[in-house]
Amino acid sequence: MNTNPTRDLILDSAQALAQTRGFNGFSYADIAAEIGIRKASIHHHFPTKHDLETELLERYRAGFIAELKSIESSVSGSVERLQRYAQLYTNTLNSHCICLAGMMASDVGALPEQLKPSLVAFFKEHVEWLTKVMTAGKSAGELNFTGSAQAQANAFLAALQGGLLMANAMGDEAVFKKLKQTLLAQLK
Amino acid sequence: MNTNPTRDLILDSAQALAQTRGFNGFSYADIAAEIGIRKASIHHHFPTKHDLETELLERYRAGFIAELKSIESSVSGSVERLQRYAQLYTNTLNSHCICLAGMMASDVGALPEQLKPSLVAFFKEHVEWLTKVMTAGKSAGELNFTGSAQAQANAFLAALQGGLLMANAMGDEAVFKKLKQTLLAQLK
DNA sequence: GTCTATAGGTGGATAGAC
DNA sequence: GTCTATCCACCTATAGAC
Repeated sequence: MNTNPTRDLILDSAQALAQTRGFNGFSYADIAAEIGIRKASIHHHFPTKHDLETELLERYRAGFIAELKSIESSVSGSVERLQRYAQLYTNTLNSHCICLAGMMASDVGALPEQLKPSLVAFFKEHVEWLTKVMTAGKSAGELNFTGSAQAQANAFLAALQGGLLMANAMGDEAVFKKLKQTLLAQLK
Repeated sequence: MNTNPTRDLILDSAQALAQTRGFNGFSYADIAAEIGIRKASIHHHFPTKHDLETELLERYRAGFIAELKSIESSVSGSVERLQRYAQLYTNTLNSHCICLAGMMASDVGALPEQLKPSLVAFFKEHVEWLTKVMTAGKSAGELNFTGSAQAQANAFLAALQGGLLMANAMGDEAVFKKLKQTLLAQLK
């Protein structure tokens, strides 16, 4: 794993910019100004912007998978796991931005082809994980829903992604908080 | 109402580009190439890009409001009204793009300040309309849910927006179709 | 690994002829 | 109302000194 400090600073800055201004809303100049180096130095770490964007999504995906594992090892109840999952999005909202994958999904028509498989994989991984939680929760009698676990997982993820979008645009965190409660209440 | 033909061509082209590539993913050059005029001619109709973007959202909002009225006058059942509402998003998905308001919401950090009130208004108008449908549907015994009608309206809209995002990114219309079924089934 | 300098292209926008 | 021509700022990217 590459742990170069400057490289990480670049990725951190780029991620924050991408999540707030959009896939085409930031430049090497923005990153350079934010972390106090020159544009050319960024090109040393990421020759092209596509390289940077690809790494950005890969890192984001990997980070989320680590979070999912962390949830699994720290809480065992299905309701608690869903709450913890939703909490990850609240953290994003608190930074006044949306999910990086949601952002890239919104600009999919401008995305380099090489990036699309990772984006699709991101959503599939999350639906898969949520499906497992839904299935286990129903078996244990902790969750109650009709239809397939996968359909519930899809609906849950879609609502969180869309809710993040709306709450962030409206500058209203309460909207998202209430949404989380509504979604969980529907599963009881 | 301004019905200049060239002006409308510009708006149509700009909207399609904005909905597929993102708020910062298209230029006057793209529009000019698509409709066969020069960049300078576009500036005659929309002096600045902010003017164009503002008009784009206003037109989109007005168009949606007209659709909502059309739904009200053509079907009276709450379930049918929600189905027709969801169908509007399916039409968007069929054009391989997401909701213009969802797109602008995703790039809210790059949005000109003057545009934000219209964006917030868009979501509020939709939640308000959906809340009316939810309320009426519950009173009539057509819909069944716990919690407030407004919370249900918010969750319904959020799921459609997020579902559109995911289905479009994954290039999988079936995901969205199933989502619509799941959402409606939850309300019965 | 970071810098200066610069290339080559495109962004939005304007002036003025027709 | 559309055009040609042009401006300047900014974009990604590269070459080469330190």
